[in-house]
Amino acid sequence: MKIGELATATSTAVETIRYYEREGLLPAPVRTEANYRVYEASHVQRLQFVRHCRGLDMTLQEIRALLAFQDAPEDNCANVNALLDAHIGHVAQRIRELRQLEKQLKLLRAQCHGVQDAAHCGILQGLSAGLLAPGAVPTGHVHRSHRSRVRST
Amino acid sequence: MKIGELATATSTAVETIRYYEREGLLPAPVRTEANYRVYEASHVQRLQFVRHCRGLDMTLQEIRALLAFQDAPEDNCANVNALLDAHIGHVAQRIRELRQLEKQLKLLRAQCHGVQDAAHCGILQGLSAGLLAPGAVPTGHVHRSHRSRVRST
DNA sequence: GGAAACCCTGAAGCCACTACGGAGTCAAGT
DNA sequence: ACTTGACTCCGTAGTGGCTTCAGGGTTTCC
Repeated sequence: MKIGELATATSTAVETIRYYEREGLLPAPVRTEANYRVYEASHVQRLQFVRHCRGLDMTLQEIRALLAFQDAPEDNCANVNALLDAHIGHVAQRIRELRQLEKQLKLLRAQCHGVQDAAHCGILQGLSAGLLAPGAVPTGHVHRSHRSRVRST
Repeated sequence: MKIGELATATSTAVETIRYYEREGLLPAPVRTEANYRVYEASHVQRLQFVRHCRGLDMTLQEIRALLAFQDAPEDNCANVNALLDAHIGHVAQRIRELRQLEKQLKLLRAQCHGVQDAAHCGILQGLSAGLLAPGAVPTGHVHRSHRSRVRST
């Protein structure tokens, strides 16, 4: 199958597939005479694995590690457990941070009573004064609250 | 005050201050003969405002908008409310996503019963098979679960 | 045979910084 | 007066996980 078919089969953008190949997450496939990539069933499997991991918010680093474990089947899977546990910890940590954040934001939002001119807006004043519990700034390794637009693919 | 003093006064890295200036979040200060930046109290205020907003995980875009509202005090503050509400929405959305994610990860983690070889590891099998509820992939604009290291400043 | 749809590569852009290199400036100590 | 070390300047490049673009070649369908 060609790259476009793999893309639709796995709901992945074509450029992302090429990117994964460059990054060593997906083995380079054979090529046609015209230099087109030709993929096998194994590629579909591998890419789906990667996409599932990304869906679970793992970094490409973490995924690379998991793939290495997968490719060394004589290893025991304690490593896999450890990696997953660490990842779960990161996610839990980020949830705690965001909850705290949400609380702060709602507190701030409550500072605005009705519509008035911005000069007296309680929100802007709150932001100037620092209406923030110390330590509200995230310290873990989990990303922030904004994402760039997502491709419909 | 010089840039280093402003940096310690606001717990901000010097490079970040210069970056904010380039990005138009902080007005360019006057310079000494030796071309050193010299800041006033107003700069401290402004920078603190920006840092508080960043602490609430707003993008520089959003902060720019808030600053514009602040600089146009005759405007009513409905805009500010709207911006903040949208931001709260994003954070809440991301929390929902991460909770879902956490559930999936724990489900996956439970697939591994004791230590065996990786070839039969339930976790790797789960990732290959796609042990994922559809829609677990985040769709909002809130960032993922991993962050790069944070400067102690 | 010609247009549309696909494929290729390499480079640049996104965000919010962080790090680096190379040079100039300043204050304190000897 | 001179040296040391801390500070400052600027511009550029790197981070992650892609996305977009420019500028081509190929295949497929009518």
